[in-house]
Amino acid sequence: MSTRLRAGNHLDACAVLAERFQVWQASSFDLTLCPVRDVLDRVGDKWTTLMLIALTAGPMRFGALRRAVPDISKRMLTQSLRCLERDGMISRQVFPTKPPSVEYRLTPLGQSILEPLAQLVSWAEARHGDIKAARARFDASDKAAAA
Amino acid sequence: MSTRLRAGNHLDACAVLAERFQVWQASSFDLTLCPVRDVLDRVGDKWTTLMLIALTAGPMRFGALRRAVPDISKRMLTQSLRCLERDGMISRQVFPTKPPSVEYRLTPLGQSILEPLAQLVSWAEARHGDIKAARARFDASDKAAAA
DNA sequence: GGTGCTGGTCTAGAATAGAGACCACAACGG
DNA sequence: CCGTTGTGGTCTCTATTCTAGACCAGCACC
Repeated sequence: MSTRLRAGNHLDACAVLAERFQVWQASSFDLTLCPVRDVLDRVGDKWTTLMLIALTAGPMRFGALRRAVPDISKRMLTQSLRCLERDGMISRQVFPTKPPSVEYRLTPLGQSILEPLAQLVSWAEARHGDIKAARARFDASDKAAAA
Repeated sequence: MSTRLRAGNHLDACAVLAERFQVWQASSFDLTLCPVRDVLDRVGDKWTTLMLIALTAGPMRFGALRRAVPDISKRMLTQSLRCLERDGMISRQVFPTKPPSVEYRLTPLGQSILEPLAQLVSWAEARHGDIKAARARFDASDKAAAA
């Protein structure tokens, strides 16, 4: 299994990341060798993560996804889905009904990312207050400095 | 502590994400209520994650960060640093030397994200091969379909 | 025969990222 | 005395990317 780290073991996390960074740096951040920039770019892709999470509840059709994530444009929805499909995270199945319907579902690979993703979401929920507070502080002192 | 999940417990991850998604959906993805879109957007921001990881090794100055991440432009470096500072993930300290030097370091909040981030990096490293393979398959069948 | 539903594509306009010039200031070199 | 170097940025201009929305084919329903 990939994740050997226990919750709370911050030193391990730090060591792992520092070491990986050295390796990437040594290879000049070659994209084929740097999973962060190759993989995590998509994680923050604004839509892809949201769709993976939406699909945790089960397979969904194009229109259902569109309704589930209200403010996504069709174009970006298609693009995000294609991207996830290409990366093997979701599979696309067309049913020959009239009009044809298309169903998207998580693959095992797509399901396997849910776990680290859930950790990150938990972190985000736990620390969101801190972040908003930090922002408020920053904006306040920023405004004070500008005045 | 935020992360209650153990490695390998995929069902828990799934349940948590599905539940969170319901909540966000119910609130129409209000940004102040949806940590994923508020926090994880930055995680995938191409540069911010990389800088957090770079700073795991210790405090760094502007120029050092620039050298550590070779293909970032000054503009984006400044922007990313400001963003991280505003969110309370890093702190900025100016030394009154001539010319003044500026040192960036992780705050406790910034350090706390390293742990879930390391999990994601571990996942990425472990599955990067699978993803590349999936891409190759997709591109091959795509090309075949186009021909 | 109009209207709606399916899953998209295409095209313009807006927002954003990137490359690089520029800046002030002091030390250092010649 | 005057140009060069190094500091941490900002500014501008261009290139890419996102978004909104019109459009499409095909069939069912009325």
